[in-house]
Amino acid sequence: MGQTGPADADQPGGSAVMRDVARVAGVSKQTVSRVLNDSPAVRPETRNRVLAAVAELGYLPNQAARTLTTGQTRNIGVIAYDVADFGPANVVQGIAFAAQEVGYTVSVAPMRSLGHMPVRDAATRLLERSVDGLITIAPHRDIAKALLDLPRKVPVIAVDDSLDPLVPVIAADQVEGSRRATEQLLHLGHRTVHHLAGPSGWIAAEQRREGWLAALTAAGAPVPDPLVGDWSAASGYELGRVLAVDPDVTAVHAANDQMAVGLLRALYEAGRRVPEQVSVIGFDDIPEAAYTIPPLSTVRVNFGEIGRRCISVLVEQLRSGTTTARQQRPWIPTELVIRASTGRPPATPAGP
Amino acid sequence: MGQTGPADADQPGGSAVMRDVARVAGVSKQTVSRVLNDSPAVRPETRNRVLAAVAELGYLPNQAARTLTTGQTRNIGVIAYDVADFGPANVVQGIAFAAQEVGYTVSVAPMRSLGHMPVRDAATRLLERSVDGLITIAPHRDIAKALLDLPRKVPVIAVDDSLDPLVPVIAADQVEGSRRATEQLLHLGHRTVHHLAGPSGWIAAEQRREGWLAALTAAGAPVPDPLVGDWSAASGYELGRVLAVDPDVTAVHAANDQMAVGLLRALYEAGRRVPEQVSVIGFDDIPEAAYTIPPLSTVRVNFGEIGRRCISVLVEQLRSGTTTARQQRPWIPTELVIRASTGRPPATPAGP
DNA sequence: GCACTGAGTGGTACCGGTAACATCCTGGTT
DNA sequence: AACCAGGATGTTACCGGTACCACTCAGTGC
Repeated sequence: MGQTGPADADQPGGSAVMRDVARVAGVSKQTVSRVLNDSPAVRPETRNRVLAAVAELGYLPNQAARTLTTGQTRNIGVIAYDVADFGPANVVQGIAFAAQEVGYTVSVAPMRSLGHMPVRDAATRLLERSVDGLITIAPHRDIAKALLDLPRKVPVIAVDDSLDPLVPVIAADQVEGSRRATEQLLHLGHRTVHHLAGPSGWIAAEQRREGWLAALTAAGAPVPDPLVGDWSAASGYELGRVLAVDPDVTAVHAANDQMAVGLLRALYEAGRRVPEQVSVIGFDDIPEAAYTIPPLSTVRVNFGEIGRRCISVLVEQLRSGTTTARQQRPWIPTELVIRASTGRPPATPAGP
Repeated sequence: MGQTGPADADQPGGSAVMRDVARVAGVSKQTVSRVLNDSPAVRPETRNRVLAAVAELGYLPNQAARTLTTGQTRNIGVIAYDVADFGPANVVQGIAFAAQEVGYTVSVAPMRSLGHMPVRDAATRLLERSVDGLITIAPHRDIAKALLDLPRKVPVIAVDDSLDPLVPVIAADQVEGSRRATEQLLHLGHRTVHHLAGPSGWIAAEQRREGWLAALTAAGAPVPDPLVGDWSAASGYELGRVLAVDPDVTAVHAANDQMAVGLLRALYEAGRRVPEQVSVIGFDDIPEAAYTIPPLSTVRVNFGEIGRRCISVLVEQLRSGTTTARQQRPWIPTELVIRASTGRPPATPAGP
């Protein structure tokens, strides 16, 4: 009190409470409360007096007090593994925008590692804060597993995957995305398509690999062993050096754009031209993908939409009170973006 | 009540309150409170009884109630413009990690646009939530300006810049970073260095430009007009096409890596080899920078450290109660990362 | 043996809102 | 004129913690 500096010499910005507003407006606390909650049962003139007092005092309602009585925090918790990464970051941004539109705030609890404990810790921290709902960005099986037995007292939505049938999932249709990417390469005439896969345990890695495999199988194409990276450009580069020396490789589908970036450089250094000798297609459509050498064909994921969808499903659950799990198809469609890194195979193996 | 599903049939995860714990442990509410707050004035045996009851009931303290009496939320608000972008995303992640280590949670309020209103709105939303402190990621003058007159009743920390002398700033030493990047190119023998600048009004753009200018001036090198982009690879590409046709251009410092990526492709398409004919150096060190063609020299910014520093300064302010603004040097050092995109100039203009 | 200390515990008021109910006041009916 | 409906407002009791003070009961010094 009076410690904060010169700013609270006059009231505004200080700690006016509802009682103060009531006094200034000449009404009761309860009437102030009604005005702030848009109750219709207030005379317009009274309402104006109250609003004037609110403005004069710079009054801001105390959310903690409101939460204590209503049991509603209007706050949503987000548990995420790598919030700085392109995908998760955009999902979180989508969540935050959508949340703020419906009057919710967002608390973010990042995890340092993939274990059981970090997930539980993050969830517990958020639940103590009394969030109304929880969104888990669980790109890895271990996370999804850990979410099964968290002290759940609020609705939960999972991005990418959940192992609990009661928890709705929102995710991009990654199987379909990789299937179409692979198909595209086969249509161009490639005998088969190699795969630069994501690390094991990651939902995205599994689904993209599954889509790739499905396309090959459907076309009756040979299925080469996928090379497993760790999502990084560095791993894409290292594995790319292996692929580059194999003359059978004419088309590669990388499980994400970063690995594709590393792959492009490995091919370049090995003197294998893209797309004339080798076609490459990535996944995600990171901003740089349009400006690699050559511009990278890829599968665009609408991460923002995933975030928005999470909020809309979650607030629907909060409003209805029911857990209407897994009704509608949760898959957000992806979009095949063809740039310059894909083309017809060199006219060596098969000819008319 | 009893609506949430089968999960609260047994108590755990349900809504046990402190009174329940007290009853089970055979003590008073107050003693439970003491145990949970690590008060030394509790007999070990009593403490264990209480902790057992807590575990048995799956009790989680209600943060709203605690906040109401203590006035402390242990929650920190972050106002940010483009949370999905590489820099801000990593700052936010650094903030979140550091915050959780000292027992704080983080609420994120993103802004859709740069105006005055969005900033005030975001701040107001957070202040209603009763945050103990506010961190603003204000990369643009307009944002810094808008922060001047927000209803401030908590300590504020600004990343990049603030116009209020009472608000401490945490930022990377971008002037120095660009100065050294430019110096490096001059040392290699380039007559001068061109600049691909960021858009006007952005603090980072101004500081990086300033560092570039300082290096040229100090070396007595001619100062070409900088080309102004918008941070995107697309703008780097467009402006790069202009630079590519100018035979005088032998070295370019781009204000960020994304523009540098676009520039690299423009140079490649124009047949100007990097670094044999043109040297390029970026800024930020995005993960892809090490795998462009050729690998991009750049200035590494430790965004995570910026976030951590924000928290340490903020919690220090919260603990001391004083606003010890701008004591220590707030600049986080950057690191020059030399890869393959920089080299000696072609031996055309000047000879020994 | 008595006052005294201090550790351990309990009782009560209160934080700032909202829910539920009580009360007041107006205008229209009969 | 008395009555009543219902709109506008006030009163009171909580929500679930913590601060503050009161109390009990050993062990200590005289």
